[in-house]
Amino acid sequence: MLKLTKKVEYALISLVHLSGQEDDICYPASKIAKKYTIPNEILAKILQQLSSLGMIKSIKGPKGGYKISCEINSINIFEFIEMIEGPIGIVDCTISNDCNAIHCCSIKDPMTKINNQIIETLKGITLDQLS
Amino acid sequence: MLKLTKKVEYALISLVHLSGQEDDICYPASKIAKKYTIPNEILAKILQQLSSLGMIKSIKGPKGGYKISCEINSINIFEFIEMIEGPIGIVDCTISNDCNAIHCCSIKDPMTKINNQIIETLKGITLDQLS
DNA sequence: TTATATACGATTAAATTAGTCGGATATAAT
DNA sequence: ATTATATCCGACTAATTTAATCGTATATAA
Repeated sequence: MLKLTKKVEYALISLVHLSGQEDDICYPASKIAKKYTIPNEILAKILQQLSSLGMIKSIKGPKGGYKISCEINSINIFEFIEMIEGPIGIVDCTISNDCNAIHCCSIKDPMTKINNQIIETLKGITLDQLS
Repeated sequence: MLKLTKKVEYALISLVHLSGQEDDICYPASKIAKKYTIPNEILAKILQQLSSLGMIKSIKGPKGGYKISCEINSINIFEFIEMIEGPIGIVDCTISNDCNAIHCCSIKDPMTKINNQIIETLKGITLDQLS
């Protein structure tokens, strides 16, 4: 109920961690995983995704790892979540139209408003505010 | 991801529906279920719960059903959701303490703040605003 | 007595989320 | 060259949460 996924949590923790490192240091996924008790393979995949989104840069091979490659003060949590998990909607009909009560639903509009308010809240927080 | 349950949706739809009825009319679960294409047995249980919470009143037997028995303008959605589904938390650590990164988590405080902001949003909307 | 309705526990099914496995590629160090 | 470390990536399995169903009991109006 109204919960973020572990994927988003792990991604945020990693970004905050990487953004706190010196410019030239690169940090392997395994070390982040160990530090925050996150399963290795899961975190590896998440960092790959962040890398393909251009938020972090990957360096292969020994002494490789990841380093931050974006301005985390210019990205808000709403954008971030939607990049990683897709559209946010407290009810389905804010995202798609396949609801079997859609022709008679009495609460669609107010629900949409609430959803928008939550989105505005999330838009108001940039990633650098998480550290 | 950040979704309400069907249970909450169905409950809200039902409450709004019942609050729109004449004072003396009582409305059976089956009719609400049919009108909004909600599975009968599921809705029945939800209405039983609302009844035991004192929000609606049940009348048994033929010509029985439910009628509203609370002031929906004095109940906000936050209260309502927590009555039905328990505590709201976008991350586990806002609710319980069993997180294996709790000793080192870098984002606990900001996450708690976001959670509180969402809760404030929900507190700002009373049930009568849903119709 | 019958039909309609709520009450309620137990179970099953479906969907979502979380985590694992296996193997490929790149590259620095030896 | 070989080895060790690391990213990369798809397929799969497990766990959890959510949704729905089943069966039976009880109340009551007609």
